[in-house]
Amino acid sequence: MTTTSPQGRTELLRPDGSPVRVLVVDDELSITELLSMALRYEGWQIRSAGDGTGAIQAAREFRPDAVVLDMMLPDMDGLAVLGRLRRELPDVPVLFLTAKDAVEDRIAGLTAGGDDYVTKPFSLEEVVARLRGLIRRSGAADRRSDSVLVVGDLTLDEDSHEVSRAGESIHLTATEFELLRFLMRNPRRVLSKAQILDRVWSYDFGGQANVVELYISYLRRKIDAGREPMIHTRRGAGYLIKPAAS
Amino acid sequence: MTTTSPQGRTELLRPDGSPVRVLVVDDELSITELLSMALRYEGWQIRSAGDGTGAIQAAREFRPDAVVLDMMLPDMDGLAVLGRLRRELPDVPVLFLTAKDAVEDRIAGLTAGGDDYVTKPFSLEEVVARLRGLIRRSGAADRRSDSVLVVGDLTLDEDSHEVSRAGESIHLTATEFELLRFLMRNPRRVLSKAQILDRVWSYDFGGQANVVELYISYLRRKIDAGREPMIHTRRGAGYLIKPAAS
DNA sequence: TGCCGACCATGAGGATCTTGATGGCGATGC
DNA sequence: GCATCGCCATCAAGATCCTCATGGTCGGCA
Repeated sequence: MTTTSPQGRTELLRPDGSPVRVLVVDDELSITELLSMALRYEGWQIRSAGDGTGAIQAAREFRPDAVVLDMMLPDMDGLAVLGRLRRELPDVPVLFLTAKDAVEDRIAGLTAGGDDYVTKPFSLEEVVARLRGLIRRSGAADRRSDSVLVVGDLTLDEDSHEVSRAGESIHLTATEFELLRFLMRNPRRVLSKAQILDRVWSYDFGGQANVVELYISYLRRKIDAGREPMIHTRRGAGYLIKPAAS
Repeated sequence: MTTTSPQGRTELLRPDGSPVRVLVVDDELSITELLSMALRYEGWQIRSAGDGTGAIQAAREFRPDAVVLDMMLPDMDGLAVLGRLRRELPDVPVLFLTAKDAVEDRIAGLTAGGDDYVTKPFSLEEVVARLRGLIRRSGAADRRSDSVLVVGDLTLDEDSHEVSRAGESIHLTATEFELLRFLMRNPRRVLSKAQILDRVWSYDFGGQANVVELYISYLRRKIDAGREPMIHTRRGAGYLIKPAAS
């Protein structure tokens, strides 16, 4: 089932109408705080834990619909935590967090069961999108919530990463795709550059703030080229996307 | 829920009809005074605190629906205050105050949870508008309170920053937009140049008083051009906006 | 008629946005 | 390994837009 949240965004709900529950496990407080904040904003109910022991306990009590699990925990090996989580929650999808360098090979195979992973440092849009995908596919949320965003004659498929305008397929790079997804999930609303930076770029991004402007210009080139523009600048405020018609 | 106050303005209320509660945290007394006055005028209930410790305590007792938080406090780091606030009030939106130069980089992640920020020196209209947005989106106030102001055939959308008269879209600059918003939030009421200056321009504005006249003339050119005028001068008193019909 | 307040034209200066050019980095294929 | 390619971020220049001060004109009112 989908509904419209106070934020005016489409959110996932369980079949019985109650909010989706997500357990976040990481030993860095700043990470759990950041994720909790962002995921709560999606309308989900969040519980967090700082180590493996806490995670198992929280899983037992909280019965989450999905788990975000850092593979590097102080007290237990990530795989051990996973095993015991699985005993508690056999069918719950897990989104793994791993350090970029700390190898992807140990993850290999883990995602076979329909799980997924992202590497640190991640962007919030990425984590949210993957979690939505996991929850949708796990059946914890109603299937009718589909993965296609539509604004005017512009469509974006979060599953296949396909974008098209007026039927014409458009190829986007990864960053362009995430930026467009964020815009399209907040149509007709002005988004400040700070907001965009916080959601689309990874949390440790230290670069120039004008990357946002740059990628907006890339998007315009691909999406608005020679057409009625859909991406608009609000000087001193931010950017927004809306159907070309109005 | 929205209702109309004795002043003839539309104000936010909680679902149970009681006034919205806002906690203001800043160590400069002049700022908390200024904000408290302006926010009380919105019909909100205000509590203020001068440091982090006081903020936490006030949060516990006062249970606000939103918090205005200066990032520079004498006793605690802004982020530390934020963390402890979140523990007390997990879902309450926060509006951060930051120094203009004190960088946008420490803002990283702060707007991720649907929070927002303004830089000092701010204008009261801006703070009020952002707070209204935060409260509306957080769901603390009734859903029906939407973001569109209407006076006669003139409409202004606070989310998309769109303005139109008689269906025709009008492009305004940031300052023009804030001025019109202030006028439209006080229809049929004479607003003195001093009031307008205090509200729409930032509190440390030192320029000539005739900026107000100037921007009124800009607005007239865009809004009243070739139409029945909606913006009227009351000589020696100020300006007011009202539907063209009456 | 003279005064004062309101309105408007102009332009300087600054802030913001856009775009092209450039180089690093990782992924891919040989 | 090595070369190549695409993606991403930085830099810098240019264009545009916004803000505000100056000074002039207009109109109402005593």
